[in-house]
Amino acid sequence: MENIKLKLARVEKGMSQQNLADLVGATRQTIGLIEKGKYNPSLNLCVKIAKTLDRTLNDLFWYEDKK
Amino acid sequence: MENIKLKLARVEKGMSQQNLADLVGATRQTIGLIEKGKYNPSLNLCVKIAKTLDRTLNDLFWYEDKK
DNA sequence: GCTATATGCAATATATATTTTACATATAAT
DNA sequence: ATTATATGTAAAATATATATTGCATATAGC
Repeated sequence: MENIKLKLARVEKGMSQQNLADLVGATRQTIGLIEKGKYNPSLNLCVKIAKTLDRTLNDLFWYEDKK
Repeated sequence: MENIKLKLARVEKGMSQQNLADLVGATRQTIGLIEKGKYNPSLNLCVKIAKTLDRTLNDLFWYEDKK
């Protein structure tokens, strides 16, 4: 499923996928695929993304109803 | 650095590394290395571990002072 | 002493995240 | 019409997470 929380947080910051990718040291493809829910990113990357967007892991990657 | 929060949460549940590994579908080596801070685990594995230990991502994998 | 459990460590193999490169479409501005 | 930005997608290459197997030590109980 798509990671809508990540996409929203990025857009709220006025960043493009490329902007975020540059800041966290990844590629825009990686960011795009994470937002699309087609990647299972590493913890380190998740942490970098969260810090860059001034959010926490829970804010962006935690879903209460997840099995 | 070691992930002391994960280790504590596991021990508090009375689980061995092997127990936790079985419950999340990983090996005890993987759990041990994550606790030792020598692995950069995938988000999915982090989520499974957190759910199994009745914690959240932030509880086990988020450090406020992390860069 | 012996056995079982828990953990650490290392080498090799496998699965998969991520990069690289490329091409595509849509939109906005000039 | 053209240029630039933003995004989606895909194939191949590379990096790395994870599994597998094996051996080691320490501890607790019998």
